[in-house]
Formats: sequence, structure tokens, C-alpha cells
Amino acid sequence: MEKTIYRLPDAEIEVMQAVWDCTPPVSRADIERILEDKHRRLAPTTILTLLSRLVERGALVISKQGRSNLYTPVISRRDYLASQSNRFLNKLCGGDIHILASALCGSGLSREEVAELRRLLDEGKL
Amino acid sequence: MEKTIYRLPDAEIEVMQAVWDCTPPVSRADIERILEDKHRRLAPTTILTLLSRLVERGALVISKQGRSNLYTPVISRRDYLASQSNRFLNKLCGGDIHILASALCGSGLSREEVAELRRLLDEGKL
DNA sequence: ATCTGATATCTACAACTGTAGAATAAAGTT
DNA sequence: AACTTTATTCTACAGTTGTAGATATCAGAT
Repeated sequence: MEKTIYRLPDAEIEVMQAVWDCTPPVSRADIERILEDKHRRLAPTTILTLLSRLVERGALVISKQGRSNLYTPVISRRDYLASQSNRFLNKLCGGDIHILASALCGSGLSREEVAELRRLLDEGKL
Repeated sequence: MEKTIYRLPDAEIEVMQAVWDCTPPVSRADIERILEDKHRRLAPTTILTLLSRLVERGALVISKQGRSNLYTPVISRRDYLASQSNRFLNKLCGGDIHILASALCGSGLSREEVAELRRLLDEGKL
């Protein structure tokens, strides 16, 4: 099947975030624990379903370890984030950074946060 | 009925963008023309379906004019954009503007665009 | 050799999305 | 009055997403 990673569905992103929060080979139990900590309770099978969909999509790869599956991300959080902010800029802001800027300013950030963000951009991270 | 406007599905956003690009009371034909200009061809009934779903969601209101429907946006592009960038920051960047900043820098913007964005934030556009 | 507990895969299913044909209805033509 | 056009509403349908129970497996305990 091999779906594309244009954008991941919400539930799958939550799982990816958990995966990204760990050092690579992650087990279903690890994910479960991490989500639990965030008060996000899901049946073990639900997590497995999401993990397998992510594998189908090519976002994760499996490495069997005994009867357990271990998952490793194929795409980095960084790359995903970049692709999504790009998508945001283009699909929602029509590629216009003026619109993007005002969207950011209107997003509930405090004056200080906006200033901080400005500074960060200034440093030209990446 | 009465779905929420947490986030609009892609197809509906395209329609909303078209609506926002016009002066308020818009007809299905108007939308069709605008989308057509963007090389986005959809069957008239498809557009009507999307418009009615947007009405269900409370994103648009109808004002009949003879046999035709005229649609007016209830939520502004500005507000929607603000809510979405907020969502982006929280769901994807974990509310961390450092991450947001690097995401933006990695999103394919040129060095000049990043600088421009910084400047815009500086001016504190709303 | 069995039973038990953990783990994974299959199956399920309702709600949501993307798209549009079929059926209706009203308005303009002849 | 009958016919054609045009705009709307209904119905449809396959694919996606969110969630998880049912089933099958295998490793460890007895």
C-alpha cells in the first residue's frame, strides 16, 4: 500500500511525538507509558494499530526483538515539522509571509513570546 | 449535525479560501469560478456539498436569493488562521516557540523571507 | 505437557472526507 | 401548457481515521 506522508492524522501524530521523545528503538509499551504520562489513555491494541499504520506509511520501521516489535522513526521530528510549517504557509497563508506573520501574532502568543520568536528567527536557526 | 470548527477538512478549506477572497455574499457559481481560476475543477454538486457542510459547521450562513443560495462567512480568515497557528504551535511544537522558530526556518523559506518575517513580527502586526 | 500472561495481528465499525450522480424544483422559452 | 435550463437537495460510495474487541502466538510458570 505505502501511503504518503503528506500529513499524518492526529492520532498518529500523538504516537509519533511519543516515539520522537525517546531514544530510537521504542516498544509499544514505551509509547503506552509516555502517552499515559500525558494522560492520554489508549488500549494497547489501539496503539499497535496506530503504530502499524505509521509503518505502512513509511514513518516508522520495525525491528522484531523476540515476540516484541521495536519501532524506529524514519522521518525526523525536525523534517516533519519543516514540511508541516511549509504546508501551513502555503495551504493556509497562500504562501504569503505577511499573512503568516499576522497569523502568528494573532495566535495567542504574548508580546514577549513574539519578541522571543523574532529573536530566534534573527539568529537564523538552521 | 452541528460539527465543530476545530479544524476544517482540506476540501472545505479550499472553499472557504474562495469565499474569503470575495466580498461577502457569494454564490456557488462565484466559488466555482474562483476555484476554476486556480485550476481546481469540482462538480457543481461537489461544491454545494462542501458549502452545506460548512453551513452545518457554522462557518457560513445562507441567505436565499430567489432559487439561489448566497453564503456569508461567519468566521473570518483572520480568526481561523489565528486558531490554526495556535493549534500548530501547541499540537506540533508542544507550545515551544523555539521549536516553532526552527520549524519555520526549515520550511523552505529563503534567508530573505525569514528576515522579512522577523521584521514583520517586529512591527507587531496586530 | 499445561496453563497463564504478554504481545501482536485481524476484524470491526461508526464517523468523517472527497466527489459526484440522481432526483427535485423553479424559471425562462417557445 | 410543455420543454429546457439551472440551481439545490438527496443519496451514494469508497477511502480514511479513531478505537478497540476477538483471535492467535509464544515464552515463562507449574
